[in-house]
Amino acid sequence: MDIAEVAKHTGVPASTLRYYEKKGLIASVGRQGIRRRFAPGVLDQLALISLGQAAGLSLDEIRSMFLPNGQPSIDRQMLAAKADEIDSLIKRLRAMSRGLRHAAACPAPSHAECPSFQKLLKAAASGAIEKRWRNT
Amino acid sequence: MDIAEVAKHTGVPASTLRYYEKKGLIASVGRQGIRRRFAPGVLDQLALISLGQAAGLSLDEIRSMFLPNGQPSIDRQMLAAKADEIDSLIKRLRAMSRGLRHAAACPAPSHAECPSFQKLLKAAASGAIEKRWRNT
DNA sequence: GTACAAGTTGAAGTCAACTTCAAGTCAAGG
DNA sequence: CCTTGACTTGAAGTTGACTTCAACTTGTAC
Repeated sequence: MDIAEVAKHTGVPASTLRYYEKKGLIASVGRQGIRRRFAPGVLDQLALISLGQAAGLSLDEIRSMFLPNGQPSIDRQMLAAKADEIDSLIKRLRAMSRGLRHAAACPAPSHAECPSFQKLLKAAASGAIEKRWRNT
Repeated sequence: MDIAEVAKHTGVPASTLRYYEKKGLIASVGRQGIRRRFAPGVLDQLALISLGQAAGLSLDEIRSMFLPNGQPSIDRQMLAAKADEIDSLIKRLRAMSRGLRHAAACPAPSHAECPSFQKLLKAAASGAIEKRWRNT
């Protein structure tokens, strides 16, 4: 596939594909003349990258988790650790979703008294510290 | 509380707190001399902000969901819509977590044949388009 | 075989979210 | 009184993730 084809299939702009290649996140399989050719597997890699980004991972982190061919890295401990991080993020997001849904439905004038909204705040607070720790 | 106290309790640097205040995400309750004083409720607001960020929301989006006092916005439709977005993100993250966990445990030389890893890729791909749409 | 749409490059620009800096203010301790 | 250290400001700098640009090359259609 050429770069435009990949862009069309994935929605990822050509400029981004070149950028990812420079960064080492994806690899082209040679050139036809001067133009890059991509193997179809690159579509999966791009999906994986977008998923990783949605999970709050940086491009560098994503690169460290998946080899340039899209295979998961051999560092099983890191993979499991990232899975744990994502699981804890999921917990917090579920609290957020519930809290938002409640706020959207609840006609109470103030949510300060509302146990459901309090639960959201509690869940938010508990994760906030953990996140700051990760960044250190 | 003064700014240092808030920073200590939350892990959010003072510079960030000033930045958030300028942006209108949090509000101080007056000054003692030249120094900001914060109500304890700001801790909840900060937790909420961090949670929103983890869910991939921009600071502007977060500001639009919560009034400067921390109360959820009155736009119930938007709140529900954000909850929907978060739910769909959660689905993709659960696939990611499962996939990573599998990759960490599975001794197969290549995950190309592995149905479990395929499922991760499928989930990743399906969400990738949706995300690109949101950004448009 | 020539026109041109679509590719190529490196460098520079943009945007969000902060951080750092220089210069100044103030409250409290010695 | 005067130093010290935590706060203040606006402006400029940083980082990650891209995008845009200018100048150039190429494959394909006519």
